[in-house]
Amino acid sequence: MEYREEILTLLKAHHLRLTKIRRSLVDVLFQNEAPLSVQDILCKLRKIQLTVNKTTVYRALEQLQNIGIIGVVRLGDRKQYYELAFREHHHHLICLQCERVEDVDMNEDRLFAEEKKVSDERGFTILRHSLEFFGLCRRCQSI
Amino acid sequence: MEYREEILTLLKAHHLRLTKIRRSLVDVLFQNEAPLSVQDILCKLRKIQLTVNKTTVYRALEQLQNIGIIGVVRLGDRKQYYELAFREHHHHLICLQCERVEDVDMNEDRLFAEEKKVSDERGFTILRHSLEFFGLCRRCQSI
DNA sequence: TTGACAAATGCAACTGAGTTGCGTTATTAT
DNA sequence: ATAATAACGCAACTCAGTTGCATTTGTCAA
Repeated sequence: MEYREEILTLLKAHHLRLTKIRRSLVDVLFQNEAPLSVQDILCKLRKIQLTVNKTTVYRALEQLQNIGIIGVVRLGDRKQYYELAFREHHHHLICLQCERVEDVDMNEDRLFAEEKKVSDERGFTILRHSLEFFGLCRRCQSI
Repeated sequence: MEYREEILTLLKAHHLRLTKIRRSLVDVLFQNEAPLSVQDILCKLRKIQLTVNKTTVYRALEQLQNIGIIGVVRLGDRKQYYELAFREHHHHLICLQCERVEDVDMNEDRLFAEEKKVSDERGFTILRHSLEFFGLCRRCQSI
């Protein structure tokens, strides 16, 4: 798998070690297109016979974040969710019933125009934005 | 103040009592255009000689939410923020340096178009969205 | 006006996500 | 192989928010 090589290179460049846990952590994020919480990650690791301490996961996630391998998302509840950063910038559809999360791409021209306007008019420099949609997924609507 | 009458009517209609705490709570939210956390609210109440228990505030906020007087916002940290709901739908600029929050209005046509598209193409019905901008406010940029 | 009933409040103890300090284990470079 | 250092696990902590229960307060009907 090619992405593994890339990650290995990035880790080495930052004097970080590629341990079994980190490797598996990235695999788990890679295999799930939806963003995962730390609890999700711990469960998925346990399923492949890797019982890991949550502190370890939090620290690993922070490091991977720092070097740009993963990104954090907030989906409206109290938790943080993590996903691989090499994916294109996108937004999320969150089902209020079953909590399932889907990715969604959209044209952001209007958003960028707004960011420029705010920057020009108020002197507030926008570095990033978060846009999440909440509603009912197909499955939950038909119940 | 006219809005107080409206709130009184709404509370009565829902068999809720207009207590000193609730009245002051609404006043506090009314006097602050930026959304407030529970800690913010407790501080502001203490400043007007009202030492209230946090549980009381949480419960009052939930009730006022249920009857549509206030709304909840998430601004990227772990807390929930509350603001009066009669304000028009708007978004927030959050300064990553000083954490100050400004309101911002924008044309949402593009967003609504996107919501319709998602609904048509994927059968996901969007009920609401949250859009927050993160960056540096004027003051923090010049530091 | 008063008294009964329901709503509101306060308190203490709890939950759940995330963090910190520190001693132990594993990886890497020499 | 081994010393240096990064990674890990554990226990104890923080902080936002919640719950159960006893006490107080507001409301409405008699």
